[in-house]
Amino acid sequence: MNILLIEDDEVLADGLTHTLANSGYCVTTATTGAYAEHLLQAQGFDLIVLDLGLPDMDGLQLLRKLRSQKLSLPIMILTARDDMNDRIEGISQGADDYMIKPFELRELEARLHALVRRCYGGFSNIIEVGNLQLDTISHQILAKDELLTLSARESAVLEILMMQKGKVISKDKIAQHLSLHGDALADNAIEVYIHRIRKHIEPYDVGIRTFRGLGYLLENKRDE
Amino acid sequence: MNILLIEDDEVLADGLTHTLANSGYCVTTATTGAYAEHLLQAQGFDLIVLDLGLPDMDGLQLLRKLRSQKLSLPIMILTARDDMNDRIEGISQGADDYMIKPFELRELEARLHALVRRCYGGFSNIIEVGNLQLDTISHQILAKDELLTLSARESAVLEILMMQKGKVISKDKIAQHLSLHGDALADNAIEVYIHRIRKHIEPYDVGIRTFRGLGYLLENKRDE
DNA sequence: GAACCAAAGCTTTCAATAACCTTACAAACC
DNA sequence: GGTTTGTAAGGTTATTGAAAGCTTTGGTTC
Repeated sequence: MNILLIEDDEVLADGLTHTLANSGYCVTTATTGAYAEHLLQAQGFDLIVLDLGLPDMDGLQLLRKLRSQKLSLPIMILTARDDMNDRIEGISQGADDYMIKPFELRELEARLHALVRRCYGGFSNIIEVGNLQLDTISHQILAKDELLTLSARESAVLEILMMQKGKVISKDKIAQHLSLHGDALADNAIEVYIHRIRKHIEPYDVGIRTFRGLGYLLENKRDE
Repeated sequence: MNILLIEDDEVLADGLTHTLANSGYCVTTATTGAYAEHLLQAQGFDLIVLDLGLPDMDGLQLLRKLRSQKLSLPIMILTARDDMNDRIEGISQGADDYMIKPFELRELEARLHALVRRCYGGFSNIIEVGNLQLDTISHQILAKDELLTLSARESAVLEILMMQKGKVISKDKIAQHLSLHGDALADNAIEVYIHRIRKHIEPYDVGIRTFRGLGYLLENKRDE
């Protein structure tokens, strides 16, 4: 995770860099707004920590500029001004969180973690198999970022194959997952589902391999 | 936008309810953790405001419980304890923001707006789907910069589709969002709403796709 | 190792049906 | 009086699951 730290106070910048590096972040520091913009163009960051008290440019102004460029990175604001108006203004202009100086490094760290989680799908648990992505919360399946149009049954079967990624799933397991105990299906029903799913996912370099007498395995056909 | 307010102080609860109602939120208050859990099961909320000083259950304990149930609603914590450890613990356990009492209602409002924005609309107050724009604060919907004249019900349904942009929303979810639990609707009521909304948004290159057995998805029909 | 067979799986077709759409209308609301 | 809201009824369509025939696989026999 790459963080761009926009901070002119060297002491604070050093302290932050160390703390965040210890948490596994990669920190790049810009001491001026102009340099920050330059870095942003050249490099791919995942998160910005912005101190509002910059020498060359007002921090809020920079924030506004970043947002107007449709830069949708999460931004953590640092400010010394404990002024309510500024705080509200900062948030409503697109900052995602802010901290009032002085703050404890531990707390900044905790908040940055929270920010990352919020903005990068901490909640939505995504399982990938090749080009397919299963969102385990919304139960949607994307193929190359396009929503796969599967029927309810097809989705349910593909879901269990993705959730148990890398494992061979028996027809019984699949039937169980569909909550079919009482009313049994025809003995080839699962085969039919698999057939239909195969047709759908064929274009995406993902396949379902058959293990005779055992079950099915979802696999990435690219590179392997 | 339905907010569940978990707060035992009646005075504070009343004040909050009024303020937030004025901003267009629909607030339901629970004075105990147990009652809050009950409400959460029955109803569809979009946001939780949780006071940590509850009588029957420790707030953090409730928070932990909610999160362990994979409840991925945004949560705003209110706390009187200005204790750094508590604060860090709160955030790292899945709260999305918090405020220290006493706070100004104005600021809570601003932060709630920010929270809604973060969790439902990327980084802006405006959620866009094709030519449609939902203003999450005023709850108005614009189509090609013209105000769409929808009825209350129609707005509410389109709103949830826009807030959960890109996701398939089940009829149950929609019914929940309309706060319909006790008095059930006819089984095709949601279908009728969708039908009416479709007529309204048809001219704007935005459509509602049906996923049989799963729900509805709002999508941009242009260029994709 | 070729020939054969049975079991397991694949594919296609088709009818029943559940899910959804549409329209019309009446009650409730402003 | 017009708009909104919810119900009811009939039409439409996609999904589902069964059935039937075909193909592949793995083992057995010669």
